[in-house]
Amino acid sequence: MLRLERTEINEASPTPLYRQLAEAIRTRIRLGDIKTGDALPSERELSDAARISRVTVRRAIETLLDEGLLSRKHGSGTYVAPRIEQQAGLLSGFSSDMGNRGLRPGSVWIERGAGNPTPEEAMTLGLGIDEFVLRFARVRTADGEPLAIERAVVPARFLESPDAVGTSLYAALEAQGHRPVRGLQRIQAGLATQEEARLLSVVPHAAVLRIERRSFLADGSPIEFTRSAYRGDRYDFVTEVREPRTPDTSR
Amino acid sequence: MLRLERTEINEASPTPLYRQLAEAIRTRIRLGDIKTGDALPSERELSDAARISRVTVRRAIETLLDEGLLSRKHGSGTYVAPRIEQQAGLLSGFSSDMGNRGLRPGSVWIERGAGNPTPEEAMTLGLGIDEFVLRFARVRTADGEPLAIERAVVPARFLESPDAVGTSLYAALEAQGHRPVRGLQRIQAGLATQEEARLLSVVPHAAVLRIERRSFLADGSPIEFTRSAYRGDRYDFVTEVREPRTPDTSR
DNA sequence: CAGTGGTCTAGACCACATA
DNA sequence: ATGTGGTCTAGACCACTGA
Repeated sequence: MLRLERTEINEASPTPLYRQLAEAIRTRIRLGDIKTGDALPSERELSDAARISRVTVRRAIETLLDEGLLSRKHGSGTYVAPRIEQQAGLLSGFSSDMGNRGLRPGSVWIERGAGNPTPEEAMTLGLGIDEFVLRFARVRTADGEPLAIERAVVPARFLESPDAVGTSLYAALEAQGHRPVRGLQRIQAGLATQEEARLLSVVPHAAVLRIERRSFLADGSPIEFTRSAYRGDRYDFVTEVREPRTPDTSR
Repeated sequence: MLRLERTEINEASPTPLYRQLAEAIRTRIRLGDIKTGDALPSERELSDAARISRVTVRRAIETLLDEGLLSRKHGSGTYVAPRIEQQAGLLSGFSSDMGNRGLRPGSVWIERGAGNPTPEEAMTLGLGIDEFVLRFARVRTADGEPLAIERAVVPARFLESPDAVGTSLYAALEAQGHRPVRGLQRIQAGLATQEEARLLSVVPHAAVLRIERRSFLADGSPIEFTRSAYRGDRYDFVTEVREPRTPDTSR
């Protein structure tokens, strides 16, 4: 049985109680103190043991439900859900994507500069045609092998200069306080053009995965428009999907 | 200014207040009463006007944050987020996917029957090799044109018989009370084999999008393993991605 | 039936934004 | 300084599950 004492909770910490509690439970699950299929102590028990109000306990549990670590059954209990490997469907740039796959990211620059947006870019990024954009085109490599061609466009006002981008565009954006929080991706299958084949070291007409991404800041403003072509033989895209309706029975 | 009166809330309804309130706000946004970028009335104002506690008001707002309809700024206010077209990243079967795209779904059966799982299927679906599975293989059509080849495997215990599946596998599963709530998809680009080319009416070596999906019930049990091959020239896969970290500043 | 999660309240205090 | 969202509490009642 999981025993959670008040001692695990740091009253003075600036971290909210519900997050500390969520983290404590997450840790117990990771360590195997409570295993897949086991029931968590009831909300009231947790509340008593940790001396935290039940509302706050529920909030912690809801965090873990969102993460897919727990599942609740009305009238029955809260259970540790079977592991669904990694978290997918998360917004990440090429660099952290490769990191998750255990590959070393790299890049070879094709183009880096500023200019006026094309009408399509202006539309996608919600820009006037007089606002500048920065362009970044690279061959992205994994462990030194070419894996993708990536062409990114970012409104100029979000970055000091094109040179602010080292290996990771996302890192550069975040450094300036512009962190994308959501994105919309369109994925297609296609055949490599002559030029793509050359850059990716594949034969012409090899299969490529084309990914188009628009990402947005928390307030909804578009911050990035990227088109990529990945080698079909070396890359797959993993995504997690959730239930469509909004029964919202979970909270 | 948005005016929300208590009259919009039906005290007697079995629908929870927070959902009624969320629906009311959703409607106001859809009707254009409050437009993109506008601030919502403060939580306290909404609470007073609707005579609903602030906690409950927050809960309604959180629902809409999850849907991407609103964004919150600490110390400032809650705003209507710019529209990000449709909801993507949702779990849906072929039939409803086509419905969303305004196409008429159809199918031509290739195989329908029961059998023992392959080792791979047993592993993926968490089955013993003595448990039966049902198999459904179809050419899926959109407005009568072949669009994809879909091969689904479902543990036999979730369906009365293979014939329970008409056009929609998901509809059949749901009819038996087994609704998948999350799925994991793997997407790859490839070239059509001879047989695929024939079934899809494309030339051999045309680009195809291969999608592998495992989906799960609320309690985490695997319920479906499906492999599909979509025509690359007629289909794109759209998905929404969210921020990776868990700042969870939204709730 | 007892025990569990689901919903709701009124009120408090803190942290941040804006002027 | 005021107003906004962010966190937290104690307690209540309902709805569902399972012995």
